[in-house]
Amino acid sequence: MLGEKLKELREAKGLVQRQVAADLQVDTAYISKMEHNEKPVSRKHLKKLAKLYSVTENELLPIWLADKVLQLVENEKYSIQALEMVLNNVKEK
Amino acid sequence: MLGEKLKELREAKGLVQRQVAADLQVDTAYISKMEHNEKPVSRKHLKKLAKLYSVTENELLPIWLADKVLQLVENEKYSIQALEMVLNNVKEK
DNA sequence: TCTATATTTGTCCTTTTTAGGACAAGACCA
DNA sequence: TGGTCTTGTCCTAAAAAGGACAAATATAGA
Repeated sequence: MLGEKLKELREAKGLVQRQVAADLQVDTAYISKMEHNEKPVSRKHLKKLAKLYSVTENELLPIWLADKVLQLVENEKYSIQALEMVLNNVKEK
Repeated sequence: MLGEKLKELREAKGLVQRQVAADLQVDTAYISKMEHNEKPVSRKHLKKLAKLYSVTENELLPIWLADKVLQLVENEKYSIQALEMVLNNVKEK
């Protein structure tokens, strides 16, 4: 989810991975992996990416979090029940 | 969530932590911490506990997973949005 | 009250897992 | 070709799991 979004944003900005990599001070392979959900995106990097792509961090954060949750529950038999329980729990608070 | 449930089940069975600890081959402090959500419950342990308490693992698994999700999203600003995204994602599949 | 048993809490340690990232090499265009 | 992107492997460092132990607290019964 997040990876695809990051790729879209980068392309919308007309940037090439090398430029993003330079900004984050990592190599291009790392960016590629982020965009393919093969490496987790740290909050630090997320913030930089938001700035670079001219979106607010708040636009990215829900997707970022959803990604983490998804990874946790995928392949789990009771994911739906679990998610609904958590949703209730979180909503009532 | 899970901790409370485990405690209830244990008491319903009239067991004392020492007995459960013996069954899982850990010490009582460990059981106590599980019941207070201070230590994660491994799947291996969960299975043993289900058997010991005469419930099906399926009764425990959703709670077990919900606990993990909850821990991931609590204190997160966009937990609700994220959970809803994941729920949609998982449901459609 | 005294005491034994049950539980909780804090600290510590070791092992396993995950994050974060580099590098090299291959693939894909154009 | 040259630039872009992808993929695989490797490494180190940080974090989490799993668990022991000791000490402190509750708690129920004699």
